[in-house]
Amino acid sequence: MRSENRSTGQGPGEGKRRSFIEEARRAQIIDAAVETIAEFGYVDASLARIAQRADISKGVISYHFDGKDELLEQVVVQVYGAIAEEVGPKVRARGNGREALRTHILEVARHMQSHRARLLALTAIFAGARTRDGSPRYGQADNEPIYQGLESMFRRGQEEGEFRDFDVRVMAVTLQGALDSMFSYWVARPEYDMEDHARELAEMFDRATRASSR
Amino acid sequence: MRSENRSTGQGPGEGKRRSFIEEARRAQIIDAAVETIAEFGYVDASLARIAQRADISKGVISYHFDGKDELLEQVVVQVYGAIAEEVGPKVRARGNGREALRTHILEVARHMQSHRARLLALTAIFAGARTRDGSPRYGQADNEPIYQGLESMFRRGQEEGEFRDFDVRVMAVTLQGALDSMFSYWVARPEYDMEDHARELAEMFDRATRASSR
Amino acid sequence: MRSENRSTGQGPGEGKRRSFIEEARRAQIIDAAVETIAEFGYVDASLARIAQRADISKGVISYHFDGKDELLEQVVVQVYGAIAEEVGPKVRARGNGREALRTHILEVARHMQSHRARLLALTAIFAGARTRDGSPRYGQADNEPIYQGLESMFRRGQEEGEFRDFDVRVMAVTLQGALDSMFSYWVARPEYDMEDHARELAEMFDRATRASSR
Amino acid sequence: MRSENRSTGQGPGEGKRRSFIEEARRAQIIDAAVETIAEFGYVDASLARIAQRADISKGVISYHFDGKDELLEQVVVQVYGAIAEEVGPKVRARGNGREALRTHILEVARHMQSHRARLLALTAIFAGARTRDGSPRYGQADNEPIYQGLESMFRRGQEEGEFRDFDVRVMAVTLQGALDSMFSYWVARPEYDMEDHARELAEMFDRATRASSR
DNA sequence: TATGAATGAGCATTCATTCAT
DNA sequence: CATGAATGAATGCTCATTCAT
Repeated sequence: MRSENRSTGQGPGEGKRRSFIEEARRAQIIDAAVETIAEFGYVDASLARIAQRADISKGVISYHFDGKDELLEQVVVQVYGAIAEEVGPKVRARGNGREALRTHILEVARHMQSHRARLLALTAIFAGARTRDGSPRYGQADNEPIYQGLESMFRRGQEEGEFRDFDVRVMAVTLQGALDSMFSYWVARPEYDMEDHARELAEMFDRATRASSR
Repeated sequence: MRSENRSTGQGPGEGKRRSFIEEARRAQIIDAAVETIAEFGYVDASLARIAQRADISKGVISYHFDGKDELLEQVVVQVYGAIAEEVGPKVRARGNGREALRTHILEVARHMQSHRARLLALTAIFAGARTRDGSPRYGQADNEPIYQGLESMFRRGQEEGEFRDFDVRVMAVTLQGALDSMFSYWVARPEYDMEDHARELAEMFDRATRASSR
Repeated sequence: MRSENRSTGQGPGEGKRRSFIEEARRAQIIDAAVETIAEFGYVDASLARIAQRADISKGVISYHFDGKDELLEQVVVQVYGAIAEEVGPKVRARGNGREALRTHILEVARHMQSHRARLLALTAIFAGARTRDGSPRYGQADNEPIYQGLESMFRRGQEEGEFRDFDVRVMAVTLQGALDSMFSYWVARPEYDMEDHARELAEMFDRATRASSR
Repeated sequence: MRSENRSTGQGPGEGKRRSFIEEARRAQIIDAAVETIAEFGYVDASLARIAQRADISKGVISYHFDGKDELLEQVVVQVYGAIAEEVGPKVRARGNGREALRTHILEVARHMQSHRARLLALTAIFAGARTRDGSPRYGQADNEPIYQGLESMFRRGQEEGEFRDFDVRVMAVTLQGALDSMFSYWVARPEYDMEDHARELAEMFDRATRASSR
């Protein structure tokens, strides 16, 4: 997405290989950014606040990242990466069909529970980040990989007769929306039992997708 | 939610009776705010830009509204009001149960289609607005009326045996999430057929909610 | 040179008609900029310092000017305008030839003496201002009107036989350079007698230009 | 001019004897500085950019030079030295009087042509560099040696009756200004024939200086 | 010798808000 | 009622310099 090399910057370039300590700093800053955005939202997550939370000077962020945009992009990359890495394999292990669908829902819920701040930051960035001309910087396009993963799951279930014949794209979008709304609801109510919610969701989507019995 | 009284003595207070021209100005400004937020997002919808779109001076906004916060609150109120006024009656006219659910989905989709900017502004404000201390200014709490309307619809359907015995809160949250994701998906793809999507959604939720056929 | 309208700015647009008090403020700021640049040079003439000298807040400058670039451009315009307005007519009054040349030199010197800061600022801006890509923002191109004025003076003198047959462009560039170096020399030595210098210069250029006497 | 000793104990001091490799590094850095300043101007010739052009790390510059100020001073010294070394002897070889003047003009032009970047850097530094208190770091004082050289040339010509009786200081300042303006004019127009210009200049100054013919 | 890392001051600019007219 | 003018805080960013390794 970003492509130009830094014209004058002092820090290491973007594609450059990075030292261990460089990577550690970047990770630390990304973490601080995640927490700050999760707590204060996109608008108020200034470099000053992020630096303060990381207990470093503002300049360090500029040194290690090309700018605020690159930092936020790395946050997005990191969060997406983590979820793909954690949830993906478990779902694929289930084979396809009804069990995979149920596993996806429950595992995503579990992931949300253990990475609350990350996902909060992700949604904040998605909602808030804009390009220079005012249009959203991130958007549905970035969900495409998720949708395609879900679709292939649905499609196989349909081919094997477990699932009825529905529009897989609509189902994917809907499932993602259902999970998002579950997360938002839980975030606002820390005592809420998200696992219970996820189990209800699994039942719902099972009914919504399965082939008409006998 | 807002509590402080206006700090300066100028302009009409909040609960004050308002002249006709005063109301017209407020409506004009609210409209400009809606369009600006829809186009540029929460962060970049500065009073300057809103005033520019309304073709008035920035000071006018401060005169008619207690501040940016009140303006945004009025946007929220207006958007919520419009949807309740337009969709609510049609749904209630359907009686309850399966027909009402289907109607709700299709009518919300229709409303989204004809009020794209308003809903865009609403989601932007929800995602972006924060209180002084950093916590979200709006949130799930504001969805409560919607949830309760859906719940009562679901509960009656259950009592009358049309719907199976599911958790009505989870179903309400999920339905809302499904509609939101549909809207977002359509917003990013102007050529997308949202009505088709809505019909698929209706079918899905029908299956997810109806009493097990025998 | 600048053409885009301010995208969001709060102040009056560039081509707009300006109120009296608006013009007064602009003039005041331009004056402060001139003095600041004359004293501190291009680099250190920050908006903060300029505002401080004008005894206003930094924001006022941004309000009245589109940005630092526009402010500096106005400085250039103003300084060039003043010199053209003051010196031009006096020279033209002399008819052409030897008298005009002498008058030009003496009048420019007089002008330099009474507008030291302005000319200092002008040279600083010329030397320091760069475009985004690093190339000079102002340059010889901006001297073109001056050169052409001198050239037409020389050319008429040649036609009338007062001046010998020299390259008018070289003579124009040289005369301008001679005046510039006189100014710089004087600036560094406040007690230096610039009028004397100017008279010597007039003698020199008279000899350098006049038709060989016989 | 510089007086403070280096603040930290690292790196070689200013008057210290320097190893061969140390000198090589300094020369390399000075060259990079010259090119960078010539291209980007004084303001934008940051240490980062200079280091980048020299393909070394920024720290190296700080190691070999006491700070940016010393680096720029060395640039000035080097450029001045080169011109004195190259032009001076040729002029002196001419004896004095009219031939020496002509030779000076033509040789300076030749030198400018082959050291465009150096002279560009020099003028940029002269115009841009300031001391802590805002006053110019370099100035007319630094031209003093040049003026004195020219003056002694003129004076001898006067004594021998070749030159008329003019103010030698004014003539020196004017000649230097004429050469500077020639350079600037050429810099902005790469295709311009500077040698031609120089020949015209020689003719002009010959006429301006020579004793009235019989 | 050389480097990468870090700092903190300073920069131009944008913003919501206030206020006299 | 409406405006234009002004404010001062905050933002992202660049820079010369320092310093441990």
